[in-house]
Amino acid sequence: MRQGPTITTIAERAGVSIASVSRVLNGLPTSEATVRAVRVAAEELGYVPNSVARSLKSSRTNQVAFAMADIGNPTYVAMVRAMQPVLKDAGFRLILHSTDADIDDELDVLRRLGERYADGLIISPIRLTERHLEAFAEARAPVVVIGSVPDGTPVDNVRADSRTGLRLALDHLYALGRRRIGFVNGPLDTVPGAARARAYADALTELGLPHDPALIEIGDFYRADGAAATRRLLARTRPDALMCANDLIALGALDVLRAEGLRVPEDVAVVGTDDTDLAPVAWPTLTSVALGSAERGRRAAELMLDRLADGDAEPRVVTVEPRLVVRGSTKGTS
Amino acid sequence: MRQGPTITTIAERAGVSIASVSRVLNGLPTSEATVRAVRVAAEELGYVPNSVARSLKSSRTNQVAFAMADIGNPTYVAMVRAMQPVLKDAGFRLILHSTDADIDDELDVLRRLGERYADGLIISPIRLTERHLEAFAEARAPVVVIGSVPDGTPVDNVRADSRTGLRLALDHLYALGRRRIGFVNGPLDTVPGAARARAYADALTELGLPHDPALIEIGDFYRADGAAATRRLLARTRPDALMCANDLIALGALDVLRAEGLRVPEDVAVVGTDDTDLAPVAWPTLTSVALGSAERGRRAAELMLDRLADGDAEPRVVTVEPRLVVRGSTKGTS
DNA sequence: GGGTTCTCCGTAAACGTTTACGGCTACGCC
DNA sequence: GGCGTAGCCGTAAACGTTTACGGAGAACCC
Repeated sequence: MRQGPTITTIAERAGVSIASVSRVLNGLPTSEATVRAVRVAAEELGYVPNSVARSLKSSRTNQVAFAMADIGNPTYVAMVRAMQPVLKDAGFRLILHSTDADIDDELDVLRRLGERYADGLIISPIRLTERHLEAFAEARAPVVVIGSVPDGTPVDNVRADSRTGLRLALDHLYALGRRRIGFVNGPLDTVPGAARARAYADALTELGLPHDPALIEIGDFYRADGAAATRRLLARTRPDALMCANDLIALGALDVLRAEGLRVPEDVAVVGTDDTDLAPVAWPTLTSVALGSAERGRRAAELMLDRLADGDAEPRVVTVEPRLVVRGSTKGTS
Repeated sequence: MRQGPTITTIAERAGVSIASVSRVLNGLPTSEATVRAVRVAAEELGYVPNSVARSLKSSRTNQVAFAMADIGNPTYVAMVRAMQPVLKDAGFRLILHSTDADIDDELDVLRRLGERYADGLIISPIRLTERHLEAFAEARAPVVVIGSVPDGTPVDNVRADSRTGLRLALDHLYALGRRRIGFVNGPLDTVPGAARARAYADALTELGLPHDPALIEIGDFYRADGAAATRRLLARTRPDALMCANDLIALGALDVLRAEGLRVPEDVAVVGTDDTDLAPVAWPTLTSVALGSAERGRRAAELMLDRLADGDAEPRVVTVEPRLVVRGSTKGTS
């Protein structure tokens, strides 16, 4: 772990100035002899440039940060996985922030951007407050938000289309003859919870189905919460299908339906959301609305790269198309 | 995105020198008046210290890197998830490298450590070559390896105990009356593949069971490969249990067994390895050997922090205890 | 031979911090 | 009053790069 050589060390050994060393290493025009001398010296010393010093001079860190609630959540895993190669190919490192959906923690990440440890931040806030919007406006580096922000917010934005997604799911259930389609949602003060509540209501309207509050239940976005919410819902009414706001909720619903002796999909069809890796593993395999997590991650990374290349471009909004992946929980017995 | 204020800006506004500003901001003894003036100026300007400049001076980045094959793999997700809070609490950021199990890529990450963009590297190589060992020895910053390295390698090391883990699984199967216990492994030139092959053989010996090569099959560590390997195995012999080298392989095995009309666990019991989030979701729920991914991640982060605090301590080896999580694929019908 | 132009290179400043060093002031003491 | 000491603070150097600037020398042309 010895102190590594610097361009000064190389300069001495090669008998040239540090400016020449820098020029050679950066491929600027230099005489053959100098190039050779520097190359040899650098090789012999095992020189590796110090990225911190370079960053200080260039005010570029070649790092991009991604902040999300919980890296254990398959949706975020899919995003990270998709971002990684895009950033890596462009020579950027990826910094991960898990915020536990803590608003102060998220705001802290935004504020810390001022420390310039990263060139930009991709953030996927689960709740979106006034303070977030202020922080976006004041951010000291480009921000890309995954999840809808109000028009006019000065950030690039990647959106899922919950509306179309839920519409696809409900159309599918309707086509299968289901008419009492329940909805197990996450908290309404979250970005996805709010979006999906609206989307569900709109879809019912468009299908000409009645709005029955008894068919709606809310829990958190985890399996146990989904199970509890489903239990509450079943205690008061009897749906012939359950739309769930994410796959974990859907797994909880499957648990409860099975425990109650209800067959899936014969008695109750179940649809999840996000189409995570869990969906094809569940039993029955889970029909799920793919909101394009990977795609959203990829696009967010691309928006960030574009922004870093041209800081003055207009903020862009990208919407990712949803897709319905039909599996055993609504159709057949796979 | 205006240029942020620096200590020079503050110094001018407060009418003091930059040294005084620095002293105040770092809590070094200073007169009341100066402290107040600087605090006020910093507050008014919305000053945020530049971490790059600080790093250059202190040669500390407060960043730790983690390199693994694929962030999509649940084992690594568990590790990252466990590392994150440990590092965060100590004031370190986490940098993620996905190497796609590409050896050159891994070595590149090790070499790049010389750029000093991170204070240390946690790496979980899936294969371990001579060149890795050389690179560990030459690394310009502390390295913690997850996965066994030969004794004497100058790095801190966190190990899983495949041997005990497989022993637990085979004891369990043996106690259930299974005697023809097949093994679907991953590639033998990988660290886990090799370790588990040895562990399986040892466990058979200790149980006094015959070594039947027909019961062993090798594929890659993914669901489809596990399915293919299981198909090959079933084509030539008939086991009453299948030990699988990870959960994805086990899922593939379940797929094939179901397709062949074999009941799990009545006809063939199945055990996975790693106890990922997929295990409790599968059908039947999957008995799995938990090798403590989260625990390994946490311990690796702790070793790194210790090492950064005291660079001269002896390299340490930590072994994480395995645990068998019994579920429906070996017992009962949950 | 003197001017012009070009190529190559070295000097030095700059990026934003931290910190060693020494100067200044005020105070206490003999 | 002179001296020593303590407290506070400013100057400047340093971290390892990149890069503007200008000087030295060669080559070329008239």
